[in-house]
Amino acid sequence: MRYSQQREIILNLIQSTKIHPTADWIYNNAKTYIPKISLGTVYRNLKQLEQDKLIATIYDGNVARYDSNMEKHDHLKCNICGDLIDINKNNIDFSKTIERNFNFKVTDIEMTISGTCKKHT
Amino acid sequence: MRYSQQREIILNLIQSTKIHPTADWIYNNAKTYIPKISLGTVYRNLKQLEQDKLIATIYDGNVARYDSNMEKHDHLKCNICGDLIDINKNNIDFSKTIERNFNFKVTDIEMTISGTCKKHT
DNA sequence: AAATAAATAGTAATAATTACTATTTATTTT
DNA sequence: AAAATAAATAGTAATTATTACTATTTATTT
Repeated sequence: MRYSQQREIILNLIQSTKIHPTADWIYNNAKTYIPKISLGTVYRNLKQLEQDKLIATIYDGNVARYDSNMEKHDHLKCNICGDLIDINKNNIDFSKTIERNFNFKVTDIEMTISGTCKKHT
Repeated sequence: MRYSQQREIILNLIQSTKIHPTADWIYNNAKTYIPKISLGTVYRNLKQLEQDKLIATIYDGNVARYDSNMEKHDHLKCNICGDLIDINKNNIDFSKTIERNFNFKVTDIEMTISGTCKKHT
């Protein structure tokens, strides 16, 4: 993969924030540095950065958000402001602990466990 | 909410399958019964059925799927065929138990815990 | 049976994302 | 360092999932 200034800026933007930005946010912020950057360039680079394991995609409802924290972790999603807050679920005993540790009132836990089902063995 | 044949068929279709269908699948299958049904009608009724707590929306990547199993549960998502398999995570000790109980090789656990963050207290 | 308002079909609009192509640019070769 | 090469870009068009709009239809009430 050849170096490009636009990809460097895209990665830097994702690494510089905790908000798990959307492609559109990245696009608008990248314009500060490269006014002529195109949205297609943002999406293409996001795909490449994901393939290179430099970022991860989080599907938040029907929009993709991008995260440069590559350590295994999960998220607290606020129903009011929509913020996604990073958490590390190792040795926590869920709801009660989350309410104590993060001062976050849990109303729902949504979990998808991925892998390979028995049809493919 | 006034009765409509299209809404009844939409609900029946969702209840008749375990595949957690998409709006498009529901639309195509409903056409068997009402050839002139419109996709907008499908989406409108899905929204209403969700508001009435008769179905739930599952965001699977960037497409919405609909589920008539209203008991609290989670999903195993197969990386190969994309199937979502219902599970009930109460008193299971995750990965190992899932591998045993469902013959499902776990590669990832993705979890979003929703609620209200401390900014709103 | 007529009146009423909610639901529909059909079409257009929107939002997120991907595809396409001529041009630009990072890197390699001379 | 200049020319050659191929990957990456900008800009635009296409696609997909979903929502909005409106004239017509239909379930329900009177």
